[in-house]
Amino acid sequence: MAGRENAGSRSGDVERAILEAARDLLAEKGLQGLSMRTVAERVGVSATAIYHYFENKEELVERVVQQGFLRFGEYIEQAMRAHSRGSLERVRAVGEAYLQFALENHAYFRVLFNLQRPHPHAIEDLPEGGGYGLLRQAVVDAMDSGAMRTVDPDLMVMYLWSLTHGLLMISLACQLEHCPEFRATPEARTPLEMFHAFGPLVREGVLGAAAATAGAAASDRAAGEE
Amino acid sequence: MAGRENAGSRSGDVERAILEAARDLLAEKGLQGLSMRTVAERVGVSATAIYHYFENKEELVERVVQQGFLRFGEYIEQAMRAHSRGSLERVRAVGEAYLQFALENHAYFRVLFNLQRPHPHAIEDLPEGGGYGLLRQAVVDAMDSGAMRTVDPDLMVMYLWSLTHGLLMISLACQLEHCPEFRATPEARTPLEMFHAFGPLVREGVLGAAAATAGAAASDRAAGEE
DNA sequence: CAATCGACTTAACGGCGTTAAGTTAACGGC
DNA sequence: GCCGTTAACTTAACGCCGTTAAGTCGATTG
Repeated sequence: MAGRENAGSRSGDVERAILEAARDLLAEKGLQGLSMRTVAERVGVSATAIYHYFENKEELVERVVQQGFLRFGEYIEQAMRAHSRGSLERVRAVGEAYLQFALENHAYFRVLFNLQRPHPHAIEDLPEGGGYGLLRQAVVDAMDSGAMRTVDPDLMVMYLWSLTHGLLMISLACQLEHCPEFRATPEARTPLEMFHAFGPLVREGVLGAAAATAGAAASDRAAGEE
Repeated sequence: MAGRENAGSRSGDVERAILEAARDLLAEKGLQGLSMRTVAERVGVSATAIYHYFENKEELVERVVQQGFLRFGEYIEQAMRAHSRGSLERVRAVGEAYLQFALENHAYFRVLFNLQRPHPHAIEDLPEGGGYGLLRQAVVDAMDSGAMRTVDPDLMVMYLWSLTHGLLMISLACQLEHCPEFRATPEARTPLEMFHAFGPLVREGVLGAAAATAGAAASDRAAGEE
């Protein structure tokens, strides 16, 4: 069998050890720091041994990310359960959980939404379609209950996803620190605080609840000026 | 002087040729396809010659991206000029121009918002702060004119930026094609169509213009249920 | 007991960014 | 007119990378 120095090695043990080492390296050093040789060194095998378990580096990383997202659906479902079905709060909780999970497990998101690779891992292969299905259900429920205006649910989901994902991407691109944007607004400095501060704008719009019709008319007038 | 085969080479010519070759390669093959050796081959010099003009690959790429963003501010300002100051349409036009420019020049955005590199190029070093200043001014004007509710301008800018940037990132991650999300909603298939479809949600909120106060009350009730 | 096969190993290839050292042509001062 | 300096390169090489080829070796099986 395999293990020489590692006495208690059973079948599948090496594969799991490779995945764990790759996971740790990804979290510690990022995708650049995850090389076949460094992974192999941690496990205690040669670099080429990895190719007995994974076709190439891409598949290894894909498996690591896939495993990292196993808790994702569960995480979001748990956040949803804290609020009643059909409530706006449940919809908001999905976005908050998305952001929170992504910030805590940002190494996986950095790989998944890496803009460099030619062939992206299928984002849709994730459990629950990357949370899309869960968010969509919460949105449909909220529309049915009257807590949310009735529009195309997929449009609403894309709107909410874009907003949350955009905030996430900006946060990750700015390395979660030293980003002057996040100091610009006195309250709401962290991504999560900012997400909460978006609340009134999302619910009532940029026109504002009271001035909704008046504001729309004013903007129409202003548009026709020039 | 430098050029042997290239007869008409003047001072600064090689540097410009390197930047152009790097720019073309970035657009054609992406960051992975841009190697010092391939750039050098296109220019007709050795790879190490590049190090006489740029400290390393990072600086070369940074310069390429910087040059690519020279037209960015101009592009956005032009889109703004088509709408009157203080109008919501002008604010919307900034977002639309951001999205449009990013999709047409996505190679630069893929580098700038690459989540892998350890030390990000300063996004703020871009002209106009990456459009942040322009958007902010349009937002302040819209608030002053009453076309937009008055809140912390930076909060409003982050909200609008996050929404647009998120849509952009999802579009780029899905490679602008074969992304099932973009087929989910029948009308609005392209990123720009989707951006326009967001309009009512952004202006009037997810509660809806008419049901604003009623919807808010309903959501509060629903939140307290569980 | 021999053949097979899984689970590895070492050696090597080509490509990468980068450094070191050498070459060559132009230029400025004496 | 020569000479040291310097800019603008060159070739060679280093160490890292992902990956492939070929070999080893113990356990399993006919």
